[in-house]
Amino acid sequence: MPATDVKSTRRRSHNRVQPLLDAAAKLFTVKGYRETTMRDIAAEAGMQAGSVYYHFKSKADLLLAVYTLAVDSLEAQLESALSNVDDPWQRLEVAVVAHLETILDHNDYSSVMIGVTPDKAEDIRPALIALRDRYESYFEAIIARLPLAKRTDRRLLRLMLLGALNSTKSWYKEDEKSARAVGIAYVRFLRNSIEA
Amino acid sequence: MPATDVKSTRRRSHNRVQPLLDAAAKLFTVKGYRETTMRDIAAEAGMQAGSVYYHFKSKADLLLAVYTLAVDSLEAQLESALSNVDDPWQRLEVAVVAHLETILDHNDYSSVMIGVTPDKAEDIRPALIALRDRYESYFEAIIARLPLAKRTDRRLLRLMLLGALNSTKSWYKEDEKSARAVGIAYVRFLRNSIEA
DNA sequence: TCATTAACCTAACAACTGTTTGTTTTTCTA
DNA sequence: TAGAAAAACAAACAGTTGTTAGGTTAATGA
Repeated sequence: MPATDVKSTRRRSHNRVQPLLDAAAKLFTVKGYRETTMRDIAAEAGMQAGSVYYHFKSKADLLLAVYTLAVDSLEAQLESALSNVDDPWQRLEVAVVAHLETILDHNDYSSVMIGVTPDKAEDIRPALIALRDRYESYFEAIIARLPLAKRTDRRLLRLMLLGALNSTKSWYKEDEKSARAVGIAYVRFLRNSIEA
Repeated sequence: MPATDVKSTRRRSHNRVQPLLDAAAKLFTVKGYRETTMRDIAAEAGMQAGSVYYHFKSKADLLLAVYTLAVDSLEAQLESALSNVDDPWQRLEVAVVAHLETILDHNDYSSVMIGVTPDKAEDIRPALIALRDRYESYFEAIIARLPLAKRTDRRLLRLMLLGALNSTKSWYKEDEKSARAVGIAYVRFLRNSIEA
């Protein structure tokens, strides 16, 4: 039983782990963690429910694997987008847009982090929280560099922004307004006074 | 079988409907809809699982009842807080604070609307969405009256604000900062330029 | 070539789920 | 106080769940 041993590309064994992760990510995102069954996931990957346990030792373990890839993906998008951007406010805008485009348009693994809250799987809750925190620290760093009015509670600003960003998933329709446009508008709402 | 007939206060029947609603509201909020069982709810209300079906015809029906009371509660808080407040910006602040205080401090039914998304119960999904929309229209009206810079997307502003507000549930700790303080800060972030 | 083993399948398990049924207890009213 | 209606119970049903156990296949490597 290799279980989560990802090194198993040694034997170029018909890589059915990837399809499994894809299926899980997709279903966890659109149906939710609790309402997705192992049989659903297995079927989506073209196999039997029991076979999943050859690759992952539990449903929670599968979620953790997907969640980790989700954060990796988000981080990669963020770091790539932020390279060569120096201006603090522009860095925020770039980060916000990258975040939104990742979770709204390229709806790959990344959306799992938004849709599935850590307490859905009690066993791995701490691990999931740690992953989420790791990602959010990027925004913490970006906001730390913003030239803000004294007494501005930067932690509160980050919580407000991330809360707003992650809730877009519930109403966003691709045809109305681009993810980029939403991101730019959000940053503008904060930066400039919206008052007439 | 009176089921959802709430008029059943005619016969002053030992009102066990209220304890049931209380139990459901509490458990739906802290554990989630799917992860709360009818046996959990019944036990919390001091009765047997089967007995719940004398009062509510299904689990979804029970959620709908709680959800309705939740929106009623939120609306009542809002209307009460908004009476005698005329200034548009002050109305927004009052509404935001009322909303936060209701869902964060008086954690009664109201938090159900935040924690349980409509698609957890497929049967009553449209009804739940209608209730949520009814409540959000209050904010729509308030934002409509704000003197904003031309070209400001008021719908986007409302979505951003409500997204931010409802996400506070996941990180708020009573001992750190009051719900009121959070609300005031959020409105200030939007109204004034936070830039130095 | 042949034993090994990774990868999968089938079938079942034990627990839990929302819900139903028939019966009993409680409460109100006539 | 007797009887009817309301409210609750105990027990089961039928389906689903995550998970396990044991058997089968096909690729690998010596």
